[in-house]
Amino acid sequence: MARTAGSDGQKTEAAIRDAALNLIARHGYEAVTMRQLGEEVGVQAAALYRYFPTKEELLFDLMTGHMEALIESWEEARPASSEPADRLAAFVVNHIRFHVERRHSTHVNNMELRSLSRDRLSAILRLRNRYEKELRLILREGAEDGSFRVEDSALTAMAIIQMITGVIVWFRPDERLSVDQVTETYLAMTMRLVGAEEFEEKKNVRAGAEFRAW
Amino acid sequence: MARTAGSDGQKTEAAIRDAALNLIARHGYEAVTMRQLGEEVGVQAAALYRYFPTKEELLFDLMTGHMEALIESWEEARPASSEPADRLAAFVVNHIRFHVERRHSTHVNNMELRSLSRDRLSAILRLRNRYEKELRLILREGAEDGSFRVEDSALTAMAIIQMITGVIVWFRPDERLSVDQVTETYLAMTMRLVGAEEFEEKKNVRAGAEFRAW
DNA sequence: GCATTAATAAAACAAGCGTTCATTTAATTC
DNA sequence: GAATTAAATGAACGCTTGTTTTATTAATGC
Repeated sequence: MARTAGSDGQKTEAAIRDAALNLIARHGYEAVTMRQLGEEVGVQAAALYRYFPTKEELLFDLMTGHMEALIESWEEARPASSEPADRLAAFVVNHIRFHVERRHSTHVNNMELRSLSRDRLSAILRLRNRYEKELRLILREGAEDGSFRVEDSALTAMAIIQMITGVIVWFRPDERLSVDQVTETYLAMTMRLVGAEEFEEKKNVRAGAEFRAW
Repeated sequence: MARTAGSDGQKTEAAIRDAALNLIARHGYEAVTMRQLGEEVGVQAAALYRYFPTKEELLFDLMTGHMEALIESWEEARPASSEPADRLAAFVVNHIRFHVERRHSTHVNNMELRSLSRDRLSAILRLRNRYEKELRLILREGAEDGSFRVEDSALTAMAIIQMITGVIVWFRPDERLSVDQVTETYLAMTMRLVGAEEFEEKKNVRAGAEFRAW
């Protein structure tokens, strides 16, 4: 046998990415074999090499795609407001939504940096830094204009990112907590963490009695 | 050759644990080979099997050791005070100190859960839960007696743990930030996060002018 | 100082790894 | 409808993996 009926390169490539994210997120990059990945896609291992030259290149492709999508998602979500509190709120909400929607991809990006070669690693770190810079800027400006209380904007940025990315480690939407509820709570915690004390009350005024402490 | 001059089982075993933590933290469990580990210890790969029956058992031993040491460290650090704010502060300080002192061990415990078999995994998760329960209790009691503002104690516990464990991902003591400074800042952020507003002022009163916003 | 035990080396095991290659079949083009 | 291109197969390559076996040496107990 060789080419199979109904086969389509574009679909296969997408299926490879999808299966790779699933498998790597669950078992780790090193533990996933090309044969295993091929089986998940429904293809021989050799066929994978039509689409990705090496296993590591596939990993790099997945991670780059994730970071670029994250940056793009923030560029679209970034609010018109110049108020630090509004911008921070938008950042947190967008970040959580993005990562909850892409658990596998996020796991891969957080866990598999060490499997990249030096050059590819620093390419990913550059993208990361570009994203994190956005948060540091918000924090710095909020600290300067007095709306936030922040000891060290770089440190606080890391703390916030760890906290809000950590959602995907434990959270699964269930009967007790929905994505919106979790997002709302993380937002409130973040605002208190940076000492933006009036934020919630102002929001409550705007939104009427909609906010409830469940 | 066979037994080498000056060889000592206890020293070898400790050296294996040490080398394994280092290698696994840096390259990941799957990527580390028994031959590589043997070389790091200064011993043939086969000699490792005198001390650990399988590679996975070695991993499990490392992870169990880490969790038991963490639980023990908290039992010793737990303060006499019944004030939720004091207990939370002690928890955060102890947690950060412990994890900064054991970066490698922490990395292994955070990253390699997926390499454990079902039974061994749930044994580690039981230890984890025992530890996290301590934080949840502090938060619940603080929320009940009005000293904290916490929307959901389980969720907040996870958020805090993600945040304060995340220190080890980015932090290296340097000329800009010392361990104590970082700990102090994380503590302040945690206290604001749970809405323990008076904590810092009270502490300042106790400690005089020692606290400074650097 | 002899027997025993602990610690290791060295070699071998079967299985599995990422990757390459020649080939075959399906779809597309003209 | 023949020629071309795209997509995939199946076998093989050389190497590495975790682990086992066997043999040998050093330390220990009496």
